[in-house]
Amino acid sequence: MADQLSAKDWLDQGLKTLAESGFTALKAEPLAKAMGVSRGSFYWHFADVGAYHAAILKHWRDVAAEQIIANVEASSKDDSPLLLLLRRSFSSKPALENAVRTWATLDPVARIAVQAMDRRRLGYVESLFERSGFAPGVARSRAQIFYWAFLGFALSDKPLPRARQQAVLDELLRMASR
Amino acid sequence: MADQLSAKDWLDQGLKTLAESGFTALKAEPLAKAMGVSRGSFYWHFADVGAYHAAILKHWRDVAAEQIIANVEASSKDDSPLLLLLRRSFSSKPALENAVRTWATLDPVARIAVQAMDRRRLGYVESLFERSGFAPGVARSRAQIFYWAFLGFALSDKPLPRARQQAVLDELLRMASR
DNA sequence: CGGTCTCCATACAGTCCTGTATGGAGAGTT
DNA sequence: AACTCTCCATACAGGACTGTATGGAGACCG
Repeated sequence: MADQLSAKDWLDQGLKTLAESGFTALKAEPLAKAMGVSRGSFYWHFADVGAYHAAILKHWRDVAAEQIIANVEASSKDDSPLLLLLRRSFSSKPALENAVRTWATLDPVARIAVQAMDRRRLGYVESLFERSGFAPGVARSRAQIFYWAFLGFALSDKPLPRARQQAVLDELLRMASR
Repeated sequence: MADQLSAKDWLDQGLKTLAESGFTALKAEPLAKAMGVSRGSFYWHFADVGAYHAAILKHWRDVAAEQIIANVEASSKDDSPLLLLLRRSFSSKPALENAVRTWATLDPVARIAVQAMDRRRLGYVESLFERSGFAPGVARSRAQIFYWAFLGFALSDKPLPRARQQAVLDELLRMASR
């Protein structure tokens, strides 16, 4: 019974594969081989690969937005939530983010999921800038710039050396404080 | 004789296809169909698709770096080159940039080309910040932040409304001036 | 005008993937 | 114990693409 798979098992494996090998690896046959079963299992849990892709995006959409926000809000008693979010965002490993956004440039379904994610995050960052005392117009522009910078960071396939990453982060925090 | 194709014709079509449909469309058979010839032509000009991909990346690498820099340097008599570059960068249509970087997340050969491009551009932006009077360390960090922001802008599949794009650009220019 | 060189068409074998149809093994139910 | 339901294996047909082999049409050269 423990050797039986659920739809969630396929989704977990999907996110893992997505982060490691990109969306091009999200195919029934290679996934089945990686999980040690046949495609019979895949086509029992999902109607086709399209349905599987939609399910994966839904899963990502559910966790990747609220995860960050809830985490920041919860532990922002002793620090500015904006600075906290910046530190977290520019310290995370962006493999999954990278993979999903790459996917979105080629697949309309993924694109919709990413756009919804962008709206959610951008709105949150904007609210943080306003909370920090910036005027609404400035808050909006700065939120956009900082979110773009995060995307650039996340989508740069080559990570920076630790010292330089730290220097850039310091400069970012300085720019967010005035 | 005019109906005969050269390798450059295949490369031009490749860049066009890349910007429009992404790297997944960079295949011999669909390209041949789009050009109204058979794959016989393709395999005469290129050993295989790998060689074709390498040739396209080389082409992109040659034009997309020097194009911007030379352009900025040439027409920066009456304005700060840094501000000029910012205006140009955040006003361009990023379709090709987007496609190549998407490609690079999944293909090692494309990744190398993108990394070389990043070094070239980042070094140039850094030099512009230094020319503007920023201290070397600050120049480096700001160059990184601004380049990241450009990448975020370029890789956002949804363009901003004109008014908001202008507001963000103004804010960027302000942040680059002090 | 025959020969050669360039460029392309066609045909073939082979790979990897999809989706479906069908049947089988195992656990739970009555 | 028979029945059913869940989950998976296997087999089949088909599509899209690759790479190669071979031949043909047209330009160019002697």
